[in-house]
Amino acid sequence: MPEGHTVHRIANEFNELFGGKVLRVDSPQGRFADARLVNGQKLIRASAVGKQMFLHFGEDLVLRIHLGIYGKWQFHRGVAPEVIGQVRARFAIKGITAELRGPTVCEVIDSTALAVVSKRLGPDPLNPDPVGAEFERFAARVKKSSTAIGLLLMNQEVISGIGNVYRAEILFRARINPHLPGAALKPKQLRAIWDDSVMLLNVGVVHGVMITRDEFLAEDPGKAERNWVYKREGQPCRKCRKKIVLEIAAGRKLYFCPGCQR
DNA sequence: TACTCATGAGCAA
DNA sequence: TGCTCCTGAGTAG
Repeated sequence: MPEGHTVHRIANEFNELFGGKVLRVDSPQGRFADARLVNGQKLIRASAVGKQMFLHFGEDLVLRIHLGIYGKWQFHRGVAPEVIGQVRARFAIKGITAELRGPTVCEVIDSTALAVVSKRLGPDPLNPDPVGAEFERFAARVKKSSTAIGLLLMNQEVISGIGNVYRAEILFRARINPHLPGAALKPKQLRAIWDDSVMLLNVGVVHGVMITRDEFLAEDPGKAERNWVYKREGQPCRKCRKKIVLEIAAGRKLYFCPGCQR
């Protein structure tokens, strides 16, 4: 389930399991030829910005991974399992194997390329920022845009780590119509979106699933109860009982409540 | 077995 | 806006 919370969880797991260790890296599928560049190297640390994960093996030896819509990680304890299906990359130390399937990006880059990628990424609600500069960057970017807020939240240059589920849920929680242009948002609404993103993504990191209903933030109630509007088209809104609407916006499914989000 | 769908994003037009 | 790529799960027949 690759929105930002998943990627941060995986980066944390990599730091715990593989940080400071020499990794065996290969590509059973054969489509990750750069595996040889990092095979036998020590992992200094893993980091995440939005939906991108970076494995730092050296100043100029960074593995960039983006799961895209289908990418998945699986961790195995004990003896490395037999390869089943399309495994793009495998990372292993004695007793632990991490398998990567279906990523959009899995490439080795140097510090220059890393700087280019990083510069393109908007503020990440999961990266701590005590002075509030990240919020200011997000707010400034939204305020100067006439694009609908529903599209801006999906733009990783505006805010990184938000995907289709969080987009729909955060706007519902803020009672903001997704068609409202960014420039029309009030400072209070921008603050609400940012603060809620910080809170919800952190909850996502803890649970590993996207829970957005306050009454369930401490415990996963199961798929059917987790969210307010996502994948609930035609069903009554949990607050106002109006039917949840599904529209296609920029090729993606956009869910909202026409009653609560006027 | 065949088809559809999905939490993403780059690119051309 | 539409097309493309990546992979596996779920469903229809």
